[in-house]
Amino acid sequence: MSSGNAELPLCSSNVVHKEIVVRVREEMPREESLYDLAELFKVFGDTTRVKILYALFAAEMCVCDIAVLLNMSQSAISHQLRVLKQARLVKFRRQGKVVYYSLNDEHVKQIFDQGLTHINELI
Amino acid sequence: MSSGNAELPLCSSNVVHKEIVVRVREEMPREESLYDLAELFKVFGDTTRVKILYALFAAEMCVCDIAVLLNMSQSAISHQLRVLKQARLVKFRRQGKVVYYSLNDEHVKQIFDQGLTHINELI
DNA sequence: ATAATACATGAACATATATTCATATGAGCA
DNA sequence: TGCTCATATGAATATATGTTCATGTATTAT
Repeated sequence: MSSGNAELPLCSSNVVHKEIVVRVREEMPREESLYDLAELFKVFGDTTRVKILYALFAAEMCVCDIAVLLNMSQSAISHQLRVLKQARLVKFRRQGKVVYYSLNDEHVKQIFDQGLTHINELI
Repeated sequence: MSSGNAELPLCSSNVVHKEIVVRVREEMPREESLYDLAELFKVFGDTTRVKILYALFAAEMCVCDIAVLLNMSQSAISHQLRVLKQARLVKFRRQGKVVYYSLNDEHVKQIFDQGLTHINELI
C-alpha cells in the first residue's frame, strides 16, 4: 500500500493545492485535541464566566460574594460555576453552609492575559 | 465624596465578605475588556474555526483547500472565514478567482498552544 | 425534630449560532 | 457578450446555551 493521500473528497472546484493540503493534514494536531481545545475556549467564551474567573484571580470567593460582585442571581452564578467545575478550571471547599471557590489552574491567567494583549493591539 | 462601595445589591443571604468584594471589584479589568475577551474566546470556541486556524498556522490556503482539508462544504468554510475575518484573526489576498487566507495575528498560536498545554495536563 | 440558610439543580424559555441550500458577485476566458 | 469557476452571502433550520423560576439538598442553630 502506498501513500495515505488518495482520499481527497474534492471541492466542486479543481483548485486544490494537493501538496499543501496533504502537508497541512500531516501537521495538524489530532482531531480529538482540536475538539477539546474548542471546548476549552467555549468555556471562556462567555462574559459571566470570564468575570468569575477574573474575580477568582484576585481572591477565593463564596457563591454569594460572586453573585453580589457581578450583580447576578445566585442561581445563574451557580450554574456557571458548574460549567467551570466540569472544565476543571475551579476547585471548591465547603466550610459550613458556605462554599468557597478558587482557581484550579495556572494557565488560565496566562491565556487570558495573552487574549487581552491581542485585544489591546487591535486598537 | 467618600468611597464607591455603597452599592452592594445584597444576595438573598447575608454571607457577603464585603472587603473581599470591594477589593476584587477594584482589581477587575474594565467591563468592556472582559466583554471583548469573551468575544475573542467565543471565536475560538468552535471546532471548525480552530481547525481552520491550525491549518493556517501551517500554510496559506485558499477556501477550496480548506474545505477539502476539513471535508466540509465551501459555504460552511466561507461563513467561518467571515467570522475569523471580522475578528481580524485572518487576512486574505485575491489572485484571480482564488482567494488565499493566512493568519493575521501572532498571539493566536501562543494562546492555542497554552490551551493545548492545559488540556494535556488534565490527563 | 424543625426551621433557616447557602448552594445546587431540573425544566422551561429565549436567544445565539453553525450548517445547508439557493443564489449573488466577481474574475478570467471563449 | 456570454460562460465558467471560486467565493460570498442571505434565509431557513436545527441545535446549543444562558438565565429564570421553582424546588431539592446539605449544614447549622434553636
